[in-house]
Amino acid sequence: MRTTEVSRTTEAGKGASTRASVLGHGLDVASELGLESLTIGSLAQRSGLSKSGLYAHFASKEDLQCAVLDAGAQRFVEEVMAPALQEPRGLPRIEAIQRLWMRWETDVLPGGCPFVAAAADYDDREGPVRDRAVHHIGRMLDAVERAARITVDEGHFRGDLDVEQYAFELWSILVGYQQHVRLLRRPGARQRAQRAFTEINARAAATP
Amino acid sequence: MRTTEVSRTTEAGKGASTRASVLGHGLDVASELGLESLTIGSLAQRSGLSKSGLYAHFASKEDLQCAVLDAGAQRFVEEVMAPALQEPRGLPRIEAIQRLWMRWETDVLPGGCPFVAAAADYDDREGPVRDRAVHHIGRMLDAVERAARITVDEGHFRGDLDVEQYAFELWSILVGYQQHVRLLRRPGARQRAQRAFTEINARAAATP
DNA sequence: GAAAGAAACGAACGGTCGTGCTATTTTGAC
DNA sequence: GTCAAAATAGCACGACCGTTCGTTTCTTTC
Repeated sequence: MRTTEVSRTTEAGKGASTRASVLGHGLDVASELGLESLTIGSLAQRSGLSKSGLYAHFASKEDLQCAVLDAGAQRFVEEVMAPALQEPRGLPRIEAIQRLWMRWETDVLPGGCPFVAAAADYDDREGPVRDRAVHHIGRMLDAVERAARITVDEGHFRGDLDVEQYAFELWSILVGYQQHVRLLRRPGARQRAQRAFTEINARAAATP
Repeated sequence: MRTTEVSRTTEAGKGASTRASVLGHGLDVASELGLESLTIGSLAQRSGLSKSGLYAHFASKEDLQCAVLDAGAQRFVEEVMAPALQEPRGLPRIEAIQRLWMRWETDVLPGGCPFVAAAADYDDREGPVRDRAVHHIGRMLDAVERAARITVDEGHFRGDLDVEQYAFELWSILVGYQQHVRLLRRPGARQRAQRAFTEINARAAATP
């Protein structure tokens, strides 16, 4: 306890860094194939570890799945919410969220938003993985509501806007967008989503 | 070849009916857990058959999955599109589609729309199952576009409406609705979706 | 460099997966 | 009732699943 305990850069020694690397690869797999298709063996191979070597970092597969979801939520904050908070309060920030979130669904992870994938997989499965997914998606919606409320305060959105309804519609457009671009591969998907955003923003706008 | 070949009622004798029963149960599983979690063994148990007895009806698991998707599409037509076509052309029919489709997502199959589940599972998987899902979802969107075009013709929607955009937004609301009610279990989900429909209908409406 | 602790490996387990093969039962036409 | 054909069961296979355990290799600290 007397030791200077130098270089506590992030968390600990070797273990934490490989764990982070495993979670990174796990996030890729979860976004491509879904959390349910994330297998220990294939993830170990992808991470350059043995099955047991990887497994030592997690208490169970469920634990691994939850950890991957947490890593996804953290990544979402880094890629979408944190940059959006750099924008000015109000409409610019809302538009940044929409722009960055669309990018998140297509360009950040190789298989799109892992929460959208988890949503379909776990809507009829009970357990901690489902609870974690619900929690994180709820936080995302909360963040949208907060941003919408700020936009009301700034006078860009009208005062009687139902921010929950606005968040519902924004999220719906994003999920629809992901399906159009990833599954259906419709060429105009991006413009469609952009136009839908423009329209819900116009409908929410203050009419001075 | 001289035989009269009587009583070709639907397809054949016993086999076709058990095959249909298997597909019915398969549709339940696909809607609850997704097509990827549909296993031969569990489906056989659920259908009261042995694994091999069930398997004799299908060439491969992929074939089974495609057949389940086809059964789902047929069921969708029966539950949503066919009843909607009974309604008068134009806005009443559009509203019927919206109403029946919401019911489809929650009340018809035990786990919601199997195509929404498949959409997430197969957006990064190649193969015939994916192609089949894309095809059926495309047909659903086509049906919406057709109904919207009729509504334009009837004078209920404005003449310059982008029916593809309208279909995109309608589908997005439905997917968002399914997530809100099945995964997030938000109490007001139904009202949220209903309100969103009212708003895209109002925006599409002719302004006399 | 030695000792202690953390990290990764290799092999094995019971189980289930999809898929063949052969036998047995059930069905339907005469 | 007979008999061929159709439908189903039984069994076995190789592969992979999540998980455990004992051993080995690497890091870290003195």
